[in-house]
Amino acid sequence: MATGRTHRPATRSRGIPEATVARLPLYLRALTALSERSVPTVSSEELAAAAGVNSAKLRKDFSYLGSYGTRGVGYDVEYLVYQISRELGLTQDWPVVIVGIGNLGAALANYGGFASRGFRVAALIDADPAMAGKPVAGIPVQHTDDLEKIIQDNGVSIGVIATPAGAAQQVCDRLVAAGVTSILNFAPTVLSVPDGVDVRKVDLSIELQILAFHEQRKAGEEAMEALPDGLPAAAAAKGSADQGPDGDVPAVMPA
Amino acid sequence: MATGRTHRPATRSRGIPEATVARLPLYLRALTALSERSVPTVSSEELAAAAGVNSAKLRKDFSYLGSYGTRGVGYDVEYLVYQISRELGLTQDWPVVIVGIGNLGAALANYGGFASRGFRVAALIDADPAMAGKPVAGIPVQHTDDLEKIIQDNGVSIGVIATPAGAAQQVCDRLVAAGVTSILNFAPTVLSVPDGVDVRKVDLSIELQILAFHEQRKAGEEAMEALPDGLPAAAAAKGSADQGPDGDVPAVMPA
DNA sequence: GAATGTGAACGGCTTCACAGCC
DNA sequence: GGCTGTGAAGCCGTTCACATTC
Repeated sequence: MATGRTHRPATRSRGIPEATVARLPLYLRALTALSERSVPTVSSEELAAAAGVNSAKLRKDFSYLGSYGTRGVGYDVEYLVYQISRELGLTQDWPVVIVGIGNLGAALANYGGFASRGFRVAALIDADPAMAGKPVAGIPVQHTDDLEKIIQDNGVSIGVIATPAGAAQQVCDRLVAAGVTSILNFAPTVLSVPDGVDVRKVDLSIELQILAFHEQRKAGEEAMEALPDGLPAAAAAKGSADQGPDGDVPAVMPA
Repeated sequence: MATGRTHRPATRSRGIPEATVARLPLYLRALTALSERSVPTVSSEELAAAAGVNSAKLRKDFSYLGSYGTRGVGYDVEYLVYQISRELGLTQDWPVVIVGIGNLGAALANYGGFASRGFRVAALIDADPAMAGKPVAGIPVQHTDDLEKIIQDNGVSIGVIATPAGAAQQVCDRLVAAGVTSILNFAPTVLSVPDGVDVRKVDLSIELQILAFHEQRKAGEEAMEALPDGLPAAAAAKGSADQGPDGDVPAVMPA
């Protein structure tokens, strides 16, 4: 298979479902912990528990990567760590810029998990001239004016936007124009980007609102339990909630 | 899933899909912006564009809430704002505690969008005695020892965990024991909670890893385009990426 | 015997397309 | 004519259950 007709035959067997991709980092984290404890192999059952998913899902996920397990035994921890890292593209170094060094931007710059897995904070950028030159997390903040040069000089393809909502789209446009093709957006706005650019968003207030919805629903149920009538649904009914032992996935939005 | 009885007959017509719930805050934000500009009505097309989804999805979503639109006209902005707010439980006040006042916790405490919609930071809690009493975002930090009392005195049902990974589960257990039933987790760990407790997680490094995966895939495609052979798939092929004009949803995990 | 890998069934969400209403 | 509301179709992801392999 060579030609690029209908889809992408691509390098390997290709076509890992997005939902699976979103769980790979979870598996990787659990595997890394096992690796540090020098555990040689895990069963799908054990690993699934550690990652907070069910074992059938995990096995299905891994089956998209290939047959990396041994029947009757389980998975080799080190080998899987390597395979998943490779699949996620973490065997290479990804320079990242953070734009908007307010409270959040500074927190992100200081975030250890950042550097840990193939990501490197290549630059911090802020629009406030007073910030310029000041070191945050040991990295001097640079002014927005130099954004394009910074992106190009460092070969940055992943940008993090931590600016106020009002500035986000403009920053996004400049990042994209300068060559960034993946954006992690913390600003509470919908970003428009051309085809081929991925945007993922992290939105605190949306998360809280979703929790509030469920919280309200729970309160409603308790109120119903207080009403004693026909069928008793009380007590055990409390559980339900919603979920599914998964670890779903946020968004990838296009233009 | 659904653990309870068959389902919940519940207060109203009930049964709003989780995917829809996750988008309501998006619609609400877009509507609020329109409201501030005193726009009286919107069509599904316009609102969908502002929220970054497609109009069919938006109409379907709204149909779960009821028939709030007018055919041939559109939706009344103010009315929709109210209905969605009510549905999300934002017409009431939700006291929230933030545990772990490091860089991230402080950023969250300072985050304006927090207070804006029905959420109120009732308390900041940290394990470091040196932090106790210090004001962050105008709120004095309290020590972890008093966690239970703080939760109960303030009637808190939503907790935000911004501690290091190692402390998260322990904090979570204490929050839950004290009566918290919704948790927003920023620590990079899988939390175990009893049935009836909702957990949503925000994980920076997972988001980056997902972006890296797609980024790598793009690089692979470019390499293939470089190989000139039979059928030209180059140029326009760049687009594709993945997505769907949505705004998907993170996770809700159970025990 | 033990645990993986996977076809098949299932369920939920999205998209389509159009009937119904202003 | 314009736009909402929604059945029906299609797609994707999850779960089941078992054949396969060690």
